[in-house]
Amino acid sequence: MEPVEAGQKPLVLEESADHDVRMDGIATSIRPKRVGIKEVASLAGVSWKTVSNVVNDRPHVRPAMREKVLAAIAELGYRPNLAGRQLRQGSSMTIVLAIPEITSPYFGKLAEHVITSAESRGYTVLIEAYGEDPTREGRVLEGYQNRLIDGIIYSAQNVSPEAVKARQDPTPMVLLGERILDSGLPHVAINNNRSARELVSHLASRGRTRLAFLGDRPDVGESVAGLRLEGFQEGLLENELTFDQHLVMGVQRYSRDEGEMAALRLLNSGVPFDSVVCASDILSVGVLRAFRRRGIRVPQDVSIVGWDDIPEAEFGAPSLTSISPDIAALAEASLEQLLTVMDGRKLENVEMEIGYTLKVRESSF
Amino acid sequence: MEPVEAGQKPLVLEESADHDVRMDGIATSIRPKRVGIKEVASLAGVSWKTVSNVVNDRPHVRPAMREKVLAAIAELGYRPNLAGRQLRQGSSMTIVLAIPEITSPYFGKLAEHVITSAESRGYTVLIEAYGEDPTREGRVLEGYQNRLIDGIIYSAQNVSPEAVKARQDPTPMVLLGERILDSGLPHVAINNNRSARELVSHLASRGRTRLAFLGDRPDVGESVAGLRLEGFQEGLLENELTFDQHLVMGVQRYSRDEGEMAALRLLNSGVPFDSVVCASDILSVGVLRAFRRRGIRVPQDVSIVGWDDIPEAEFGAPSLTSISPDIAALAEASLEQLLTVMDGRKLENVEMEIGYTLKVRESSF
DNA sequence: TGGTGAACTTCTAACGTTAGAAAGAATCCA
DNA sequence: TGGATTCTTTCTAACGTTAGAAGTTCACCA
Repeated sequence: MEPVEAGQKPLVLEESADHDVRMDGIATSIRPKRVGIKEVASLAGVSWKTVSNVVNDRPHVRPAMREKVLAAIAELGYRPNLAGRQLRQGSSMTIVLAIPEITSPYFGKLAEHVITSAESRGYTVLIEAYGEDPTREGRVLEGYQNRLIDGIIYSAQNVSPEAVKARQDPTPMVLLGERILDSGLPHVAINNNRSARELVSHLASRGRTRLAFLGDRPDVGESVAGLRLEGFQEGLLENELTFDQHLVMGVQRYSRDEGEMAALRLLNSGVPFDSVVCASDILSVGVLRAFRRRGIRVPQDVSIVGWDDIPEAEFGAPSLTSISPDIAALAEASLEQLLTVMDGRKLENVEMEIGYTLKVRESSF
Repeated sequence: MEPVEAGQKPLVLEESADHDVRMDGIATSIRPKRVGIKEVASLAGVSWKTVSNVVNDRPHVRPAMREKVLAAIAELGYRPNLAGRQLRQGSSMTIVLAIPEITSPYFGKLAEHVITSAESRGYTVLIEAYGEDPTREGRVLEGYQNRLIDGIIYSAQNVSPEAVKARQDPTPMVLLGERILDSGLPHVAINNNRSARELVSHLASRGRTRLAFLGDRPDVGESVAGLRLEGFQEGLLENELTFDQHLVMGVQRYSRDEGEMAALRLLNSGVPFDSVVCASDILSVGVLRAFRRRGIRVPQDVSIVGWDDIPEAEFGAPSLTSISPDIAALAEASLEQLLTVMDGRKLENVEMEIGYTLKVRESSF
C-alpha cells in the first residue's frame, strides 16, 4: 500500500503544477506548495507569530503591521489550514444536518436555510441524508466520531426513542421536528397538535364532515405523524365530528408514491369521506394523482389539506391548502439551540416552538 | 477567548458524561477525554506504534497482536482523529459538490447520488449550494483553501469561461453539465444537442410546427441552455420547420416563477406557437401554471416538453414529457473522473457522455 | 537621556497522527 | 546454542496551527 501511495501522489502534484514548472534547467521542480503562515510572514517581512496574531485578532498589533500582513494574506490567498487549527483548538467549525433525504422539497429547503445560517456564523454544514439505511441513521447517534464535527441537528424519522436515550456519544445534538420525550435533547418544531386542529376547523368551516387522515406512521413511536393525528382527533371532537378509524391510512414513507397508494387504499375501502388531511404535502401530491385518475374532483368532491407548504403545493393543479412552517425560523432556531449547547451555555427553553401560517388554496375552497 | 473556552467546554462534557462520573470521592473529575492511539495502546498492552501499524495495515504484525489491538479499539470505540491524520497525510477524504441549489429536484437527486457513491468509496461530500452569490461561486474556483478538500465536482451556472480558464487553484476539478471549452477540465454531461433535436423531432411527429424555446440564458456564454438552443435550431432545420427568434424566451434563473413569467411574456408577445420546449422541467411547471390561468389547454392547444424529468414532471397534471438523464450514471461518472484526476491517473476521456431517455407523457400527446 | 510601555520576535510546546530508522525482544530452524 | 529472521518498541520528526513566556527593538514622553 505504501509504495503505491508514494508512487502516485507526486504525479498529482506535478501534473497540476505544470504551469509553474520552469524549464530553465535550474528551478525545475517548483511544486505549488500550500501557502502557510510562514510564507505569509516572509512576504510581509514579519514573524509568523505576528501573522498569527493578526489572523486571530489578538492585541498588540499596530494598524500598519496589520495592513502589511493582510496585504500579504490577500496576495498569497492564504487560508489557515483547518486541520492544523482543528488539531490545535479541538473544534472543526463543522456541524452535521441529519435528515432523511435531501430530495424532498421540505428538507431541501430546510437544508438550504441551515447551511446559510451556519455559514454566516462561520460554520460548515455536512448533510447526512440517511434515507432508509439504518446504518447511516445509526451513525447519527454515534456522533460520526471519525468525521470531526462539533454538533448535530437531527431530524429523526425512524429511530426508536430508546436508541436516542441510550446514546453514549457526547456530541451536542438538537432534535428537529421529531420530539423524543425524556431524551433531554433540545427540540425545535412547530406545534403539530394545534396546527392539526386548525386544519380540521378549516375543513369543518367549509362544511366538511367526513375527514380522513393520511400518513400515519403506526410503526414509529412518538412520531410527528402521531402528534398530528392526535391533534386531528382533538379537532374532530372540538368540531363535533366523529372519528372513524377506517379513515386513517398509514404509509411507510413520505413520498408521492406512498401518497398515491394510500389514497387508492382509502378509495377501495369504500368508506365514504369528503376530505383528506395529509401528514405531508408530498403525500397530497400522490393523493391528487390518484383522485385525478379515478375522476374525483378536488375540491368539489373531496378537499385536501396538508403540512409543509412545498413549492408543488403552490404550483400544482389544484394548488394545495397547507400549513406553512416558517422554515427559516426553524433552521435559525435549531442552529441557535445547537450553538448554545456547543458553547456550554444554558438553554432558555429545551422545547422551542416555531411559527406557521395556514395557506388556504384551491384544494379546500 | 481562552478563559471562556476553558470555562465552558467542560460544562458540555460533564453534562453529557454524567453517567461516567464516579462519586466515590477519589475519581471525581473523570472527563471522557477523547480516546487516542495511546489509550488504545495501553489498554492492549502494546506500543502506540503497533496500534498505528494495525490501523494502517502495515506489515510485520502477528495475528495475535492484531487481535488484541482490534479488541482494544472496539472496547474503547477508538476512531483515528481526522484532524491529525489529515494534517499528516495532507488528504481529507472530502470532496465538494458545487451546485446552484439543493432545492431543485434535479440537483437534489444528483447530490443524493454523488453522496452515496462517494461514501461507498470512503469519501465525504460537502455540498456547496452557491445560489446566486458570486462570492460563493467564486470560492468554488478558488478551491476552498481553508477547508482541506481533495477535489471538486462543479456544476457551473453563471461563471464565465474566462474565470474558469484563469483558475489558479490546483485542486482537482470535474465539470458537470456545463462544459467550458479549452479549460482542460474533465467534463461529464448528456448530449444536449442530440437530446434537443430529439425533442423537436418528437413534436414535429405530433404535427407541431411553431415551436418556442423557453429558458435561454443569453447572458451566459457556453451555457447548457445555449447548447440546447443550438440543438433546437438544428432540429427545426432537420424537420423543415422555421426558426423564429421571437419564440425564444430567456430567463434569469431556472425556477417555477421564472418559467411562469417567461410564458406570460411569450403569450403577451402575440406571436403564435403550438409547443414549448423548456430548457428545464422546473420551468415547465411555471409554464403550465401560466397556461392554466389563461385557459390554454395542454396538450390540446400547446404541447410542452423539457429536460431533467423531475418528479413533478411525472406527478403533475398534465404529466410532462421530458428528457430523463441517467442521474445515477452522471453522479457515478463524475466521481470516477474526479477520483482519477485526484489519483493522478490518466483520464481515458476528458469528455464523457451520459445516457438519457425521452419520456413521452401527457403534455405532448 | 533614561525610562516605560507597546510592538514585535524568538523559543518552546502542544494537538493526534504517521513513517522511517534503529535498537531491542521474541521466535524459529539448524 | 548460535545465528538468522521476524516482530515490536523506542526514538525522532513532521504536518500547520496556536499560545504562553521571555527576550528584543522601537517610539514616545518626561
